[in-house]
Amino acid sequence: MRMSQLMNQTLREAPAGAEVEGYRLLLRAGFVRQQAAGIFSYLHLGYRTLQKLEAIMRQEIDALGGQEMLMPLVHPATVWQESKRWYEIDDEMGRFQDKNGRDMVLALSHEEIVTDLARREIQSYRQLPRLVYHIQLKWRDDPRPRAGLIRAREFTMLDSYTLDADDAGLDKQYWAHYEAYFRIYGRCALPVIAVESDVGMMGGTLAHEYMYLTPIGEDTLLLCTVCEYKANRQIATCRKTAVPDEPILPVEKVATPEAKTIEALAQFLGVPKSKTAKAVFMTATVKEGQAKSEKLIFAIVRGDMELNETKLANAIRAQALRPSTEDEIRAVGAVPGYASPIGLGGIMVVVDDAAAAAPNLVAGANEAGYHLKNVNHGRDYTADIITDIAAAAAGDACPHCGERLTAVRGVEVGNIFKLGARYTETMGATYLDESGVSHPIIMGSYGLGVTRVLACLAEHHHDDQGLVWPISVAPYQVHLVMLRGGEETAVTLYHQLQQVGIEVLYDDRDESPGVKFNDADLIGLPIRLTISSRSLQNGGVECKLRRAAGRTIIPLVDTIPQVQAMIAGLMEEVIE
RNA sequence: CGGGGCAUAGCUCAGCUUGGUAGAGCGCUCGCUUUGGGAGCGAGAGGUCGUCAGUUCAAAUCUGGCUGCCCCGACCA
Repeated sequence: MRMSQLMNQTLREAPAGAEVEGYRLLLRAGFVRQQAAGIFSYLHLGYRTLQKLEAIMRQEIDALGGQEMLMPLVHPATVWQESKRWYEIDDEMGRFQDKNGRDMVLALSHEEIVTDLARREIQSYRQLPRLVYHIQLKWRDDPRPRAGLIRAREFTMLDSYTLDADDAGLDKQYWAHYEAYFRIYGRCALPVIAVESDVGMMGGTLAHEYMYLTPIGEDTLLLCTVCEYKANRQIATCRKTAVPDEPILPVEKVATPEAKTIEALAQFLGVPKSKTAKAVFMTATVKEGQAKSEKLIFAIVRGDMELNETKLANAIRAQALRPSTEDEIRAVGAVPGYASPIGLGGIMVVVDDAAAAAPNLVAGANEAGYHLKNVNHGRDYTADIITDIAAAAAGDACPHCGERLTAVRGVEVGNIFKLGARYTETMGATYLDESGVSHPIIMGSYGLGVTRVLACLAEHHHDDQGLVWPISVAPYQVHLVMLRGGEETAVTLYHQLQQVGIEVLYDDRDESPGVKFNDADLIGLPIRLTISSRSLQNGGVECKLRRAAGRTIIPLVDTIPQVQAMIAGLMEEVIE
């Protein structure tokens, strides 16, 4: 490609509002342009890189036995109604009506379509297992697009879906994907870790997320400093510190004026925070079928812990959770700041296992200015649900080995889910086994954010001058810079390089050397070749790696083989 | 959806406080010069100042509504 023909300018300054460095560089180098919040055009260079990423993904999923297909971007609402997600997902779903007034959905994902295809195509265990995948746009009307490409509303994903007869089959395909995704990121030169994650709107039983670690990431991850434990904070667990066992004491009411917070309460009474019960009121949106209602939840964790809202939402299968207002709290007879589970009726009480096990806690008295000492679960109140709803945090003990957990930030670039029969059961995708018995097909889904990988690559591979592409994903392998005196030699070399299949961006523009070198650095192709009267006097073509400072002169006749060798060497590094 | 900010030329911004002929740098066009790290000189093109309304003799400037974009939070691949 001749640079004089490209339909984009490099920008000396990034557009206002682009704050993330990688995104700024993608804009300045002419890889992407924003159309609207969270909606982008990928210009030639950016699209070339996307295609490189997709080619790697195809190879790796094909190697698992995957069959590529293409499912639609626009779906009839009926399948989403069948799976219930039409009702479960709110504003994030793009809905419109066609000219006949039929409800339509812009694909947020393709589980429904795969399930629909499966129930029509698969009748027998003989037709299982299957692995289908596609690379397709998705629309998720994110409440807040952010950080350029990282949180877009329209984005490209690789989705693969597995169909199995049983859990053992799913398990096999799940872990095959687990490894294949690591290979994909590796070949794209994006370092990632896999963490255990929440299943979110996908549903299912087991899920991992692939995370690119960066301070601009939106997810907080807890990693063990010693063992392999890694989890999204949303579901991370920890070994909760035990409180000393002691004889159960009688309940005692104490005056605690102005002690509305755990901090103040513990200080006032001179007890550790772990001897108190923290009451948190959340209002949950619960949906059953098409009906949707709000429900006040009384959550209790030990005073030295924080509530994890994801865990609570999962425990009660809530659609959404928000902190309750003081009015809502008073409406059920509780007193904000002095709330107690004792004597409250008609409200769901969810207690963290550590709080339920701890003896003689200080809890509210449902009376302003008073608390109750020696409150014990089982004797004084009963939980509707006892489970882990406490948040793990940096410094807590690893649930596996007991060592310290640390917190880091990450961008989610992929996720894999064991869906099980979540969709196939509700939508009636079944097969007959050897004995003629009908079973739901067991499904897995595996998503990898292609455009998000592009964004993370730009974030990871750059320096002060611009992007620094790994060869496996660079839009072109070679940046050929023609300067005064090198015109004829350069155009000849340009054609020779193309003939042997080397991808070359040829800067044939009538620009000053400074402009050309700066653009080359900004665009960041791995190998730069410069031809000028000076380089020719020095013996040939000047060669420089984008990532290194040194320059060498290659005799013209050796250029092709040497560049080929260089590309091969760089490719090998990536695969390492 | 809460809180905050911004909207003037392709890009980055000034002008607004105190209303009166719309500006700069970069980019773009033409000419000459220059040619190894974002060149110089000269001549040009380019903006209904986001939008609608209000105040006023007069609005980029003051007021209100709307829209769009960005940031923080809630939320999320």
